[in-house]
Amino acid sequence: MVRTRIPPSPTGQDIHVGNLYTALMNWAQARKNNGKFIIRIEDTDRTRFQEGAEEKILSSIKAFGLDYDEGPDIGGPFAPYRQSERLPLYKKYAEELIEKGAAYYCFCTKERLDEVRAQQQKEKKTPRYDKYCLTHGTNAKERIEKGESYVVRLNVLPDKKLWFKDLIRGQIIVNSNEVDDQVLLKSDGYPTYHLGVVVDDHLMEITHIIRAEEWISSTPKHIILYEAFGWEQPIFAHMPILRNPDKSKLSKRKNPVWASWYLEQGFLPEAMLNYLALLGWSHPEEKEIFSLEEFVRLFDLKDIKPVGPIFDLVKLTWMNQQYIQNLSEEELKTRIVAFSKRAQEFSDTLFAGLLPLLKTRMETLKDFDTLTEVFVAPSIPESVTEQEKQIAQDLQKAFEKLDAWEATTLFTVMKEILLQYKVRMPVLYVLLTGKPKGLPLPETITLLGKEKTLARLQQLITL
RNA sequence: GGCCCCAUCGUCUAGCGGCCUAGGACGUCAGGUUCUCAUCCUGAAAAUCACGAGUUCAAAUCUCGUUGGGGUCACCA
Repeated sequence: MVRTRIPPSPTGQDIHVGNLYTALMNWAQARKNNGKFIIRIEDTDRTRFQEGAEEKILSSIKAFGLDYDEGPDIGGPFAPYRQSERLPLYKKYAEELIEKGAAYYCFCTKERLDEVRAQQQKEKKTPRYDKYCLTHGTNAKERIEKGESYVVRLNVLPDKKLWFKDLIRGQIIVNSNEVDDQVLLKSDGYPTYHLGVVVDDHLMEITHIIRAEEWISSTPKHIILYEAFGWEQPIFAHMPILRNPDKSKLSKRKNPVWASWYLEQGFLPEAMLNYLALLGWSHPEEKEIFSLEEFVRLFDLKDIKPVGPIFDLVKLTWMNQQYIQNLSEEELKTRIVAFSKRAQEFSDTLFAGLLPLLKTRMETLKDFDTLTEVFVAPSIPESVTEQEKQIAQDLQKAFEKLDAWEATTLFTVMKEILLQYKVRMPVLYVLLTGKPKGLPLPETITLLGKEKTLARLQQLITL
């Protein structure tokens, strides 16, 4: 049974797109193999903890359609799925490690740690804990009973060859001399990421660890833990890191990074996932647009390229446009109504006329409001030229005479005027809609109605 | 800086020893359709496959080195 997971930490305002990306891959891996996709909240950093972040993260994941089988809000056979509710577990395993000699208590103060680090940096050495408490720690139990603050550190043995297999990058080997005696259990009793993931991934029977590349360098620590516990290693796959245009790690300073931002901007979740799927992976037939279902069927972790791709808003926008265009009119309407407050004021008949015009012109759902401004809050030019005034008058006259208020006849009328005055279409656009371009004019004023159109022209004439 | 990862058009990528004088997509430019704007269609420019050695009859594809980029070095995840 394939079991994958994502471990979001509630320290930001929402899930990061980079995490949405790895979430997609974890989800796909589970779905492809009829496995389970799990969400485990890693809320062990109490200083960066943010109220409400967990709810936001979960709702975003749901909004993108990545359904999960086990998680903090729905439970599951390995509950609880929130690390803060599993504290005794980590303590127990930390103690087991100490008994085995794979970890030790450390009472060093922040001051001493800083000092040691500064000294090492001065000597141009990589900062490492100097194992002071391992070599000087004789009466740890007593000191703890006296109430002294302590942490538990990983005891890394020197000159060991540490290695693991990565599905995307092959074998990765590191010498244990490169690994620091990481803190596993913090003085507040919470585990660090390293203890937390290893214990929970094992306990929750996770088979594939699909996470971002930035974790490669700490994987050797996890390998030491798996070995110390005598646990079987899961399969690792380190996804490429999404980047800013300057190739640095995707960050909020240089890019919108919160998943819900994209939804708020009117991107469709399926377009976003399709775009994300194409980063580091490509369709065997080089198709660009494909369903999630198709992705799940064709996707294979082994095909992921290790290169960190730049997140390109322009291509995402194109993809979104394609998705909008491929939506049925009914579906498009549903999406628009859910997205735009203004849309609720539109009648069914108006919508029916608008939808086909909108389809090829909307890049995001946000465009609905700007494209339909004429129907709600048309802007009147501050002034018009004499010629424009005359055009308005002619239009008024011609329109008034019309019995049938429909696009083709309106267009005939407008064409005559265009010819007569030797002007181009945008002139009429500004007059009739207040904007130099927009949805097709005859259709627009058909939908606007005779009354409103004539009223507007009258307004222009009297300017 | 140490360690680790990576390297094909501006961007996302195809390519897994001969089919490559390198294909597709986005973007850009030009043209067509057209009532503006779009859509749609056609075409063009765009990568000496980072560089240098080697292996081979043959290398974008394999090996090594160089350079460049990225990640990581916390009681954060």
